Amino acid sequence: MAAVTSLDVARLAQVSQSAVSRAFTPGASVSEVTRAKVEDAARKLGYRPNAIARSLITRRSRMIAVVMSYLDNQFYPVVLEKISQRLQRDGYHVLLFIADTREVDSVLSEILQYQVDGLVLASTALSSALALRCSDAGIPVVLFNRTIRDNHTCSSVTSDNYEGGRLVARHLVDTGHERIAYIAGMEDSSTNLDRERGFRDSLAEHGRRCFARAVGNYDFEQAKAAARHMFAGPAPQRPDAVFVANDHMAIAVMDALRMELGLRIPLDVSVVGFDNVRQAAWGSYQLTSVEQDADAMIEATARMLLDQIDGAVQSSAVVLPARLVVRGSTLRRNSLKESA
Amino acid sequence: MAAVTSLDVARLAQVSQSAVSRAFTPGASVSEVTRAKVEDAARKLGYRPNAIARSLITRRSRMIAVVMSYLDNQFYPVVLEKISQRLQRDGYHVLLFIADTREVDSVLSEILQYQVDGLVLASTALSSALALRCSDAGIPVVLFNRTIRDNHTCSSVTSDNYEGGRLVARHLVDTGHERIAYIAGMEDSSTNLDRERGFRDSLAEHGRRCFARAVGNYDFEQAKAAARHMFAGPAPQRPDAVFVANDHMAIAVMDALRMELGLRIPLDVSVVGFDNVRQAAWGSYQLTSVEQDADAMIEATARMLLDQIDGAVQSSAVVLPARLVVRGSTLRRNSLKESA
DNA sequence: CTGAAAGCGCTTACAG
DNA sequence: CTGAAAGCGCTTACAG
Repeated sequence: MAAVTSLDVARLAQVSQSAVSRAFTPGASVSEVTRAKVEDAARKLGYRPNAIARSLITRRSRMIAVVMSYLDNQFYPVVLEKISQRLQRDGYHVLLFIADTREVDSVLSEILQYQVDGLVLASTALSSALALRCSDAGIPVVLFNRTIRDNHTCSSVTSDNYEGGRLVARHLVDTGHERIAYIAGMEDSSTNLDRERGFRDSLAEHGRRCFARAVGNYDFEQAKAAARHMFAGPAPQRPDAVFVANDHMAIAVMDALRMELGLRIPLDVSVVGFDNVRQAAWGSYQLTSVEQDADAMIEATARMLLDQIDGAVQSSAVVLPARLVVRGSTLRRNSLKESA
Repeated sequence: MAAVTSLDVARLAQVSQSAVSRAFTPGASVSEVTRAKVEDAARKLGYRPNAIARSLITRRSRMIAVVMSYLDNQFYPVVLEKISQRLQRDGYHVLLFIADTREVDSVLSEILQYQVDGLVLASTALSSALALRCSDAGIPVVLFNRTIRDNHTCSSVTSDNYEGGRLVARHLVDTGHERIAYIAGMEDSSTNLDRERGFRDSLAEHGRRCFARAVGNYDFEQAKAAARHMFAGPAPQRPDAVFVANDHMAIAVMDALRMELGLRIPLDVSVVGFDNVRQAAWGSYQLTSVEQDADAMIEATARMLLDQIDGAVQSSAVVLPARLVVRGSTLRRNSLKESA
């Protein structure tokens, strides 16, 4: 309650207020005697430096704004947890913003007012204006799991989404699938564009085309609806494999296929997702998925952000390798035929 | 970059710095003419008040520390998302702390330094010292989904965990289960204690006892291990129903029972969880669960916290009703017998 | 190593 | 309604 200040400590320790400040500043020049007196007095009074006052004078808040749009997709909570721990390790703190597309302006304004030292934008959905305007205001920005077209000011960290899409196509072709479909995320998000392009390019190289396509907008219910529609027809008219743009939707698709349409996975249809979230490994799903290495992505994000805060001018785009994790949701249809 | 201040705006607008400040303070007395001049100049310069400086003088940071220990259990990310949005609505911001049991001291210190206006402690695992010491320092604290024994300073918001436990016992007895087991969360957490007590009390009232008990510590893998051990024996020696202290563990238990032990749910064994997280409704699980009304819990949390920040001295304990959501993971064994 | 002093960018009595 | 001034709690040249 009492709000103990450095002046209170100074008085008790019989030193100047500057001395108290120095005693709490790593690397400042204080004699051992002074330091001891200060620490003693501080302990007695329960003093802790006021980070707000410090921020005002140092122009460093040691706060990083992390902007996400929804934590439904399990990929994001895990990222949030890890990034928060990673930044805490370096003495930074996460100021969290959950932002809808509609609220970009007010969030932008709040971020700017709070003098954050950096910004991590981890939301596929959100307008790029937010990132660009923070960057213009001199705040280091890292785009996490997304990019912005024609951007030279914001750094970004992504997996190789294009290559991930290719891996999926190749896997499905190699395992003998004939009618390979795609369920998209948000159509103009960078993740969706890259994954879909890689997927289509690889299909084309194998002399194949995408058999059917629907849009799920990275939403659980929309993905179910897309699946219902896509698989409405009889066997020869429906896909025998579907690549869903992320695991969150892929699980919804699996539920719809099994529970509503009575299809067997992978016997009637193979399903592949993207992200390799924890649930993909759950017993009932065993979802084949492209793994994003969250730890590596977070480490790269933290490093770039901290470097830029410490004055590195260069912004850059880090692309980390993606790898396919094959599980029970995809079948080898060719070996099936052989044995038939 | 340029860090536009109120003084810059004042100069351009030809008014005093105080006038600029007033123009940005809702309810302050400024003439329309002055306000217009200020807004004009501010827009031209891209001025935004510095929240840090404001905090220093008003002694209100408008930041709320939210402390969680892991976001693995889907209940928590959803809570975090909603509480963040709820607080943003009132102009508050979430400073997020992910804390392990080990890091309590450093987290405490950081929270205190950042002059947060309030604290939400939403972690079953974390030591109560954190909450009590913040409370001692004059920071309003709300315990979310947990309580602290013999506590008169921190408010708390929980569901009626005791009644929830009772509902589960009654349901399992009513539906004709004979050997009803329990898999505990962290044994000394308030949620676990209350749920287990309610469960046991109700069993006792029906003249029954808990058939078997194991501990999962709210951990996915530990829950699996507990299930493996509990269900190792042949049919008459193993439970025909198990209440698992939360959904996160219950799903792990279902996976272990089905995939590793080859048991059918609910035919061989019924499973009940707690929280009613989204995954409980997923097609492959259809988990019967006790619903915690997250929206009501969050609303109560925000309201209590804001009231206390605004000077309400009273701390209080809100307990919200819990209700059982019956799904396919529990069977009516009695009707089964009748029809047999 | 140490202290006095200026100043970070605001809000808010105070006097007019 | 308006401006000059004090002050929130720190850090950091500056001089000794």
